[in-house]
Amino acid sequence: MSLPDDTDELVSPATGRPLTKRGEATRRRLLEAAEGVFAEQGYHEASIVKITERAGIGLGTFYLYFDSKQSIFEALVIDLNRRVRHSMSEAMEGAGSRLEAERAGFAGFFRFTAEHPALYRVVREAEFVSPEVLRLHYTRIVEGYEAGLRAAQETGDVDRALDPETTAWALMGMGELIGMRFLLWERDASGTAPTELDPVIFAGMTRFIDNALAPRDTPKDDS
Amino acid sequence: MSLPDDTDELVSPATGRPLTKRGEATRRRLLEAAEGVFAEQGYHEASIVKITERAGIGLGTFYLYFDSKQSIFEALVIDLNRRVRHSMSEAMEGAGSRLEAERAGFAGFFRFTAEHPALYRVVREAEFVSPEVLRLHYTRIVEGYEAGLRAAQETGDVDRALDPETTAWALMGMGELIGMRFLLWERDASGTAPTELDPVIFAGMTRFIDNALAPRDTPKDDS
Amino acid sequence: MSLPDDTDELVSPATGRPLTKRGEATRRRLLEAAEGVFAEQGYHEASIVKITERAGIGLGTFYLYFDSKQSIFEALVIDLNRRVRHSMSEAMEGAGSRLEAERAGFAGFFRFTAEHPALYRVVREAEFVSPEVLRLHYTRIVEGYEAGLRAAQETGDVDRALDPETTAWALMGMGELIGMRFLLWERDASGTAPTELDPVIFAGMTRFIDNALAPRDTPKDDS
Amino acid sequence: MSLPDDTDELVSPATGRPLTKRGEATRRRLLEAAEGVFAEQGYHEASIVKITERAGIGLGTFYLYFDSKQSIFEALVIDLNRRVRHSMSEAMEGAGSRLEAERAGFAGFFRFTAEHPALYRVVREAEFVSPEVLRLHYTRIVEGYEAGLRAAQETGDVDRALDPETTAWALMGMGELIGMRFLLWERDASGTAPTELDPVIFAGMTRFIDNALAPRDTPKDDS
DNA sequence: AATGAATGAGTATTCATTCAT
DNA sequence: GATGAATGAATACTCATTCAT
Repeated sequence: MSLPDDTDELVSPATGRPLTKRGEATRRRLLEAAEGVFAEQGYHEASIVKITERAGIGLGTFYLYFDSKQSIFEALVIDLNRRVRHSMSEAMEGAGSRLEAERAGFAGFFRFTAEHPALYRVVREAEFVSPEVLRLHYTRIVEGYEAGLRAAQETGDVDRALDPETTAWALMGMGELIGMRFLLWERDASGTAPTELDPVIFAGMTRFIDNALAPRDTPKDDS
Repeated sequence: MSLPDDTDELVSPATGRPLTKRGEATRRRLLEAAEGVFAEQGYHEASIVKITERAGIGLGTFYLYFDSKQSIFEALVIDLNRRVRHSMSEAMEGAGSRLEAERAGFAGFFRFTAEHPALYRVVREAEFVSPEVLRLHYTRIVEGYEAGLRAAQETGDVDRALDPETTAWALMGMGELIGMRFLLWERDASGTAPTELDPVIFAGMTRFIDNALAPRDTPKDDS
Repeated sequence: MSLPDDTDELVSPATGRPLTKRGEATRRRLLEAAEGVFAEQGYHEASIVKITERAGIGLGTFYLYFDSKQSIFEALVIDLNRRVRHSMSEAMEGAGSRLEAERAGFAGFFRFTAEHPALYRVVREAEFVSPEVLRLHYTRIVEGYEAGLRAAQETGDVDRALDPETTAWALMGMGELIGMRFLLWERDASGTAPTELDPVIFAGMTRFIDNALAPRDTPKDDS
Repeated sequence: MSLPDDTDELVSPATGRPLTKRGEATRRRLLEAAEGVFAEQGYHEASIVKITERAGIGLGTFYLYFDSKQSIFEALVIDLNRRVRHSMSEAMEGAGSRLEAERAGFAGFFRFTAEHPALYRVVREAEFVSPEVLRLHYTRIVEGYEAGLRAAQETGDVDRALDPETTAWALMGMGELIGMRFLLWERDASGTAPTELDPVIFAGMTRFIDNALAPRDTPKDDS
């Protein structure tokens, strides 16, 4: 599998040469246009012309920067993934405790979701467009959760009876659906774009997570 | 919005007349074929010809039973939704306690997921095909969770500080991603189809849920 | 290699079913339209729309009868090849002597060439479109010549010192360039379409062939 | 018609100024690259980028030397034509008799063909690219044959009953197909490049030509 | 002179849907 | 009721050519 990697030096797929400053700018404009078009119309309704028109460049130019429609889709998922993880770790910096960090991380996630609805829409369509990149996306985020959970279990901040991997996926799923329901659907319903999760919902979610993770005095047996 | 409803009497979109016994059988064969084709190829790669071929009927006949490709897609989501909820309530019957019922419900959900991968794949693509039906699907399941949670809070089996709606969506998301990760991805990776969630994973998830829902002696304040 | 064969039963490439009477008619209209378009514009300038428009059918219908542009091209070459060979053997029937038959065959060839300029143009472009079918075309005609030459050598009507294979290819090349020069170029120059080779030219060519094939009293040594 | 002529002084189509020494070298490298690319891929598959890459120069530079893709194609045909004629007359020098000269000329033709497969491939595609240059190519070679034939008829070395023009085209066609069949196809089949015609084939061809051209004691009547 | 990034016209092919049989 | 031949709108991608540097 040779997925576009976010650490590779950027090169033109046509010539294989590294991108100039101006080239990088054009590439970024294409990605931004693609984020918008994919988010609004979905992968299949989106067309290269729509993307290039929104980016304000010629149709043919697209192919100087991306191999194909699928290729820009994958690049976009990887880009959004990098940015959401960045947003999350930024939010977690300076948190006092493990739990605070966890909450802050979620807040960062939701903030990014609110500002980049494409993250959801694009990812949920990715199953049939590029399964590899879909898995990469989820796995990278989940690995972050998992590492945090293991560390917190060591320090006793998190229930040692929890399976870190399962728990990480559970948290990921929770975040995804809560974001979808209370950010994106609200956006659609109200016509305005909420920039943050409703505090009541956020509090409810926090209570849920705190409960789930907190160490129990008498570990339950779940046989 | 005029979504196909699962309680309406079935009629031919062409003639408007109610379906005969034989007609209902043909319609069901179409739905089953569609479940397979959509699950394997996704909505956009699927074609009416592929569906009718798998159903063993003529191409033109399709339009005696469904208005359009989107229409059978919506009917399929609604059908799967009805069946997964049935599977869940069936599993919950005879459970001794609230918590047992909860676990049983999840087990039913996962069993259905394992047997009907279309449920995931179809639903996750539905965002751009038919947002209405997508929301209907999630909402119906979540409403079931929510009702259960409210009742359990009354009896004190579930932490009264949890917000039932938020919690219900959290559980839904959890189930979705755990099913995706540990049933569908395993299926793809191993080539064989697991019929049940790995017990370790299931236990981990149960612990997580039990933790999250159980009443706390000293209700936490999460302000 | 799986070239379309002129003896296969005709089937729809889409469904694999044999063609109905009406289907065969449509297929023939497509081939005739393709003959015209390819001859006038060449393979690359020709487009499927131009062909279907000339045939008076819908664009999509094309693909019920042919897999691709290349596929109708190959079918056309094979069809023309079959017909030119038919035209030649028909012309040779009833010839009194070997030499008369030979002359008559060439006359048939030129008559067909004059009426079907596509034969030249299409074949000469075939090198890069479908080398296989190009070779098939030449080989089939040449094999006919070669068989005739061998037989005539047995009866002593043709110089036994000639190599039948080489001679057959020489005759093929001769016919091709003479036809090109004195039928097709004249057609282009005069704007009218000659239906037969100028008698002077035909006579010159006959003399050339007669000389070349006639048995020599004292076989030359060409070392 | 303003075909590039092989006697014109070479000028840059961009500036109209005559080419410098260095310019002429670049132009020749382009022509050589074009010969290779056209021969391997055909006119339509060939692209300016491929040609300039093989020539090792920048894409834009191409247009300093040629007006268009068609223009370099025409220049190439004219160049190859000049060189094949040169190869033929060189081979004929020092031949003892008319017939020896004829044979030597053909040998020169085949040697060039074997070394420059582009000659065939390019010419046979030229019909729709540039009919003018195609005709020029054939006519120039044929005129050489024709002049030789007329002279040989005067001296009695060649049958006076033959029409020189027809005969010349017949010889041209012969040479073309024999070269195609026994040089180029062999090359493709064996993967190795024969540099000369198989002696058996060459002998067979010589016998054929000798027969065809030799004066007859009793001139045949071809009515 | 030399370059190569940018352009957009042009086209093969797919597939949901219709309708005559 | 059932069928499947016919339709044409819609779109990703290529490449000759231009022109600013």
